[in-house]
Amino acid sequence: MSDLPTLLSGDVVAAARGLLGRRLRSELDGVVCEVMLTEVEAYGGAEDPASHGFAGRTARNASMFRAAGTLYVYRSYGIHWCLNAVTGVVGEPAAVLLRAGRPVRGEEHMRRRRGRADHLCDGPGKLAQALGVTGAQDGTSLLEGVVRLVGEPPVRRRIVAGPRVGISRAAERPWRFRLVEPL
DNA sequence: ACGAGGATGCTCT
DNA sequence: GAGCATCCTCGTC
Repeated sequence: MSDLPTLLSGDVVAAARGLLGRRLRSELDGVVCEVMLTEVEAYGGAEDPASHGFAGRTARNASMFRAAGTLYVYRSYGIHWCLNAVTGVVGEPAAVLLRAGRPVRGEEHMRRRRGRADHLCDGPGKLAQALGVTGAQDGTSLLEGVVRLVGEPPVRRRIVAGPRVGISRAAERPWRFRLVEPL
């Protein structure tokens, strides 16, 4: 029995911090890949001007309004895909952007998908590409879908907070969180 | 290590 | 038509 439903159903900032150190696994094209999440950002709903959900429901952000644990995938700058874990209650858009991870399984497939040997998933677009995720997986479940969170909560973590990256509105909020190593 | 500039296409005003 | 929740390459230091 996982604690993820409880974690993701709550406050988006708490959910973001709680996702650090967890593992994200994709099973696509007959290949299993897995990363440990090392960097995330919280995006609120109607009260967060930087959030895709701020201006209300649209075709793009419909997944944000669904149940906690839904995977929200959107296209960034016309080129890249970005992954989010939807949080909170149904009808209130909030999500955690999954910005970066560290390969723990299937690294050779990540290299093939990325077309290079380094910088496999140290950015949101790179993470999606390394895991083989596209808009085809938008709206699927992170609890039981082909792209899912797995494993137990990490035991010890050291987290630093900072401003979110690449936004112009509400840029002062320290809602970007990353894992500091060692532990 | 770091910064500038271009690519690229969808979303919403 | 403006604005992106980005990445890559190539230039400097």
